Amino acid sequence: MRREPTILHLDMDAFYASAEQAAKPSLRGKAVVVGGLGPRGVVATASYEARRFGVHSAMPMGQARRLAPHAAYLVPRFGLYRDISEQVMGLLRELSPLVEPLSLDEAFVDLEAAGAAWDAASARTTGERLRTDIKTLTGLTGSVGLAASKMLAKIASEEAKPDGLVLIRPGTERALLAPMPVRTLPGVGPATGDHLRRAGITTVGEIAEAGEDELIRLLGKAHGSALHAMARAQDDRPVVAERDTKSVSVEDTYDVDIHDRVRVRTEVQRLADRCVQRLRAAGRSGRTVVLKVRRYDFSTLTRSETLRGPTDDPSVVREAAARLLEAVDTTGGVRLLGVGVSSLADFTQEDLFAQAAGEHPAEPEPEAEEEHEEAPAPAERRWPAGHDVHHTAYGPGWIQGSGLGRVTVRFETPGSLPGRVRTFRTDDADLTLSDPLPLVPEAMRRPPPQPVAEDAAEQEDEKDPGAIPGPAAGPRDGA
DNA sequence: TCTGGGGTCCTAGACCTT
DNA sequence: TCTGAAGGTCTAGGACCC
Repeated sequence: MRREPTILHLDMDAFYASAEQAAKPSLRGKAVVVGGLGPRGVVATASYEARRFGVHSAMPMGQARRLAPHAAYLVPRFGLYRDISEQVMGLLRELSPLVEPLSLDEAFVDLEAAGAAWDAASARTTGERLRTDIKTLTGLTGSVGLAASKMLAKIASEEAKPDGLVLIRPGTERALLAPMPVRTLPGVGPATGDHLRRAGITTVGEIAEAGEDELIRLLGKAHGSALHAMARAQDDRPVVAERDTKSVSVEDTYDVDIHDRVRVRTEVQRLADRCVQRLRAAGRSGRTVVLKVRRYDFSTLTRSETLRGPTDDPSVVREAAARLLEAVDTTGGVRLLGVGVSSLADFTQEDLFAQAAGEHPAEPEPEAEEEHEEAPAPAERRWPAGHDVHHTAYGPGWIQGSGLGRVTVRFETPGSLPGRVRTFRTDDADLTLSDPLPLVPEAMRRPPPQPVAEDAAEQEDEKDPGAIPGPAAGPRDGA
């Protein structure tokens, strides 16, 4: 492990919910919950105001509504989050070529790779400047962790939340980790946590004391030795900029269990088509087709078939998925179906034949994509809560809710004061769905300020790891 | 109103080949 | 020719992460 704390972990604070609050002035300071609004939806992100009611990520939406009945409930707008994410990732790439995005709202950066930082003082200065730049560019806040390894940088950013920066100085790691609960370590979820607890191990320090052999006996070779190393603050994993995708999949949970076998077959075909569309969009092909079925009782099973060569042909994937389905008993009903492709390649079997024959590979037929594109019927106009709309008379706004032939719109924009609410008929021709507006107008994205001072080293210890309070067990953040 | 969607990694058994 | 060990691949499931 390196000596200096030059690995940076950025975690945007309650990302989806914060983006919605930034976009909708009337929601600022209010409880906001983003997630699936169907009968089987779960919370993707809750604003800090909503968390005070006990709402957290992965909680069933129904439970969230009971805990926070007056919160705003919105469906995710991934297009908006992706745009913001790209802006933030752009700032990170200005710091270093070694940026490893983990999701839309999280990334590791190796600050040493391009000389953005070389010691604790320069790392802290860089981290603070990054936070300022993110705020200027997007209007949102992010928390920064700095340490000598990825694991510790991530723990540091968790400690820094919300809207803070924590630097873990080399030499203090083990003492810092020792009292923390085992769940602090990456890779320890509910099952492993229980397993360890039954063995009398509840803190990271106790993992370190237990010894590697005991951990391997409890958890198996890979997990046991990895965990033992992490508990001793040993983590040599490099920041990896390019991660190769290993699989592509799509799945749907149905509002009501499907009992009809014919309908199950149809859904599997649709999912296979969608999966191939994604596969093709990524310019990939795959050799193993996987069918996933979650039954009425939440038991989940997967069936897979490995083909003779990689394919991106929708009919091949459809047929394989159909064969796999034949081996699955769906009596009793299914709540989720999924189709995936793994063992990915950049070519298909047809490409290989073409190469062997000295030909150019055939272009994929575009009709495969178009064939299954569904244009919504005019009568089915949908008004998802939280989405942006435009009214010819009242201008831009967002959907506060809809039902019973009515849609309620609040007319406000990211830069405006909280706006007024008006209700329209759902078939009102003057009202249309629109693209999200930028959270910060172009003109207000000032050039980032330069580093404050060279004497940053003097403040280096203002929030050092010794000051970190108690165990880290806060609610999961972001998406 | 219990439990989404899209991933990664690991383990273990069955089976096949060397 | 038979047998066993070792290793690779396929398959299924579990755990975890955001």
